[in-house]
Amino acid sequence: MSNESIWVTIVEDTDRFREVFALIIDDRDGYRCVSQYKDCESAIQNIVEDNPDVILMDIELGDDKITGIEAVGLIKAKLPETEIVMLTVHEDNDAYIFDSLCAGASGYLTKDVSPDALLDAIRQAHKGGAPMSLPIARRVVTTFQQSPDKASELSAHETRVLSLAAADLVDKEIADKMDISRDTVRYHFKGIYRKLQVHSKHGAVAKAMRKGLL
Amino acid sequence: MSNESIWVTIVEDTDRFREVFALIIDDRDGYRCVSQYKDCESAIQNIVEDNPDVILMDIELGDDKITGIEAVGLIKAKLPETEIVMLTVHEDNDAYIFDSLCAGASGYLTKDVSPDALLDAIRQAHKGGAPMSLPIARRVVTTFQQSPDKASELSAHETRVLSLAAADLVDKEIADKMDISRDTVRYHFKGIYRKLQVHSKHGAVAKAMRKGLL
DNA sequence: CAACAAACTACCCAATCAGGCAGTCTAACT
DNA sequence: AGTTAGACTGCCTGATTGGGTAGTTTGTTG
Repeated sequence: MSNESIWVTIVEDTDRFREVFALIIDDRDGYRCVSQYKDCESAIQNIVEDNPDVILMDIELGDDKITGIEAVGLIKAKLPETEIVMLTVHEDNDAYIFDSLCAGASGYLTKDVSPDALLDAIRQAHKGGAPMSLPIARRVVTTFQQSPDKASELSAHETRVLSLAAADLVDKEIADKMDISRDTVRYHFKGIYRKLQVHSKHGAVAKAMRKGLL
Repeated sequence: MSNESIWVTIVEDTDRFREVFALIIDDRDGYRCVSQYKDCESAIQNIVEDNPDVILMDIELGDDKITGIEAVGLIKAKLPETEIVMLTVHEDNDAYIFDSLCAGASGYLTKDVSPDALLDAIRQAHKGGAPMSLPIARRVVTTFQQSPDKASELSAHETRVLSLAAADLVDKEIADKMDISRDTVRYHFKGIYRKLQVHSKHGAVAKAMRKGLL
């Protein structure tokens, strides 16, 4: 937490990337690379003493016992104030992005980032932002943008039936609540199953919730 | 879709903001404010002819019949290639942010943005990015970061059983996947029902997902 | 070692469920 | 008027489920 420079730690197993990033950071006033690690284990052991403001963490760490994603959670537990920015070579794996963010990372960059953009991202993360490469930011945002047929997917009755099911009611109770017959409830579920392509109430509830229908 | 300039349309009811933004945009090479609107209705009527690359849209439009959020969906339907960046004065309403993104907006800025940052955001949106003010970007990211007591509720086996159920599997299939007997699956469900206080798979899946356990 | 809790397996029973088939009723479109 | 589509109800069958009870194995603790 220096007043003058942003302290940065790099965790990256590829020598070339690590050295280049360190040079970029140390070369510029206001930034200081306080430590570098080639693997998560040694990083986790020493990171508290380094006390960096921002950590650049490779997401695909070679033959480590733990991945960069798991390391995020461990480090965040020790240094909750430290911002972690993930680095990746390929931007093609959605699961990586979201697992990292869920684990506590604040940003996500591809390694082809320019020096200026890298430093800008470090500054943004330190200031409370969420620096992301363009395609990654877009990917994150699009997860909020469901398929256009969202609302037209289920009818009003189907939605109500399903949301009552999600409230742990059985068919008879749903029927009473909606003032329709038990068989009509079953009829609606058949429609729900067809539209959501599932074969059970639990599958339907899960899929509907994931799609934002409930 | 100009090769030279990014065409921008502004939808904003406050005269001062609208004029300032237009000046900023027209003053700089590479940006052109092709139209301005004070309300959603007139914007929606004319926007197709304007055919802007990027729209800056106020989110709190005064006494309009529709809000800026609804307008996003309508405009996106007409101009799917156009990027929409929301403008807001207060950054404190999570629902606005997520509703806008869900409706199809690509970015989200507070109105106290600097001229350079505004132009940068327009360029980013046009290039496929997702420009967001620092606190807003952080808010979006934190929605991916669930509460810390997430895993403590259910055992590892229970969580796995439940997540397989959420994938629409029946007990026998879950048992095969986990290499345990069908009755053991049922045993785990009993534990899940007790802990979540439900009496059905669909109730359990819904409650677990709402709690962020899945 | 004894006691204990847990994870696991098994079986019973009544209720519910999923899927298929059939029929009614109403509103909309031709 | 005839056709069509959708919402609704009913029933049948076999399978699954929820709840209960009980025995085994395993590891842990005193």
